[in-house]
Amino acid sequence: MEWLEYDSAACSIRRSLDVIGRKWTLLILRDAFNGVRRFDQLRDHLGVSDPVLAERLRTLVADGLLEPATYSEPGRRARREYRLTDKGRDLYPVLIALLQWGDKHCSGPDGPPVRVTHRDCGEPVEAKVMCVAGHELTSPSEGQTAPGPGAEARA
Amino acid sequence: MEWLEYDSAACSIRRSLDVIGRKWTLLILRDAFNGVRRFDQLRDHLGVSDPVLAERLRTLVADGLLEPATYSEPGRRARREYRLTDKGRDLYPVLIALLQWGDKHCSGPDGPPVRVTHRDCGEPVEAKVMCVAGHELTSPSEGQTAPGPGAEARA
DNA sequence: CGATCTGACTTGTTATTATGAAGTTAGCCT
DNA sequence: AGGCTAACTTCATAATAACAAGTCAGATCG
Repeated sequence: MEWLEYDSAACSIRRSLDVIGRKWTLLILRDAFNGVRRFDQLRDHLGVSDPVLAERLRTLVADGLLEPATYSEPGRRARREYRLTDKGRDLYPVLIALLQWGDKHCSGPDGPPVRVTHRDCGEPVEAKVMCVAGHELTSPSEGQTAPGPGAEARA
Repeated sequence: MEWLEYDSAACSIRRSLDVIGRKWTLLILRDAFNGVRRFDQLRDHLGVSDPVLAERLRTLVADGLLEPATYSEPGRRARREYRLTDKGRDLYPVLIALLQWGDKHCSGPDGPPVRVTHRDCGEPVEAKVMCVAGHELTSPSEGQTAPGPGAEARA
């Protein structure tokens, strides 16, 4: 049980959650993936309060997941919008994995509320755990955890 | 931009986050995947406070992600431990996806602190987004979102 | 047999976050 | 000039989390 000897705070899961683990953050990003980019749309669609949305957007920009841009419709005044950066787009597997888990374990009797399909072939999309040699891990027990180069011992 | 017409609360990502989106919850599960199952070990390793840990464990059990068991070492008194259920184990892709993102975007100069490898072949493990026909989605733009059978319109 | 230890929690009390309602500001439109 | 609107602030209140201490029951020790 060597895992206990390593510092829990120096773990990529922990570090990821420090960035995206707060309430509303992932939902803002989910909407950003779906083309919702403006303050008022996000607020109305998510049902988040103004101050929290403003603060979340600020930290998402500071952390480099979103970038602000100015958006001008002709004949209307310029508005601000928030676009996903590559760093933000890299969270796609996280969102798909959450979607898949919710579909399986939190769907109502009617089935999943949202379907994500492959644009090219129309088949449903899912998050799979695979090794780089191409084997799929069907159970967590097929994975093995070991300290990496950046591991730190616990205090 | 049809997405805005659908109820944000009736989305599997939202529902998943309602279960596992609170602070410490995923970290408790991460440790459970790594064999940490007892109250005091979790508290000491995670650095979470007693009341929060007790409350999180209670709701994780209530939600069916962990199940309590009694564990007796010979010659010692019985202790309680918490084991992952199948529902909990199904979160593996979420954790791997978070690990991968953190490895890429939050690692220090030494590289990732934890490595997960395939037990059989020793190769590193990653979360991939694929369609069931076996094509890998290299960009979120290859995925297409549409309302599913359980979709609900917004108020 | 009573005292102490230990693991697994509660029960306070305080600090941090989130919510809700009401401003504020700046650009455009009439 | 006056009003509208998007994108925020500010301020008061409610919910969560953290920290410190206390409880309780089953060992084990003397």
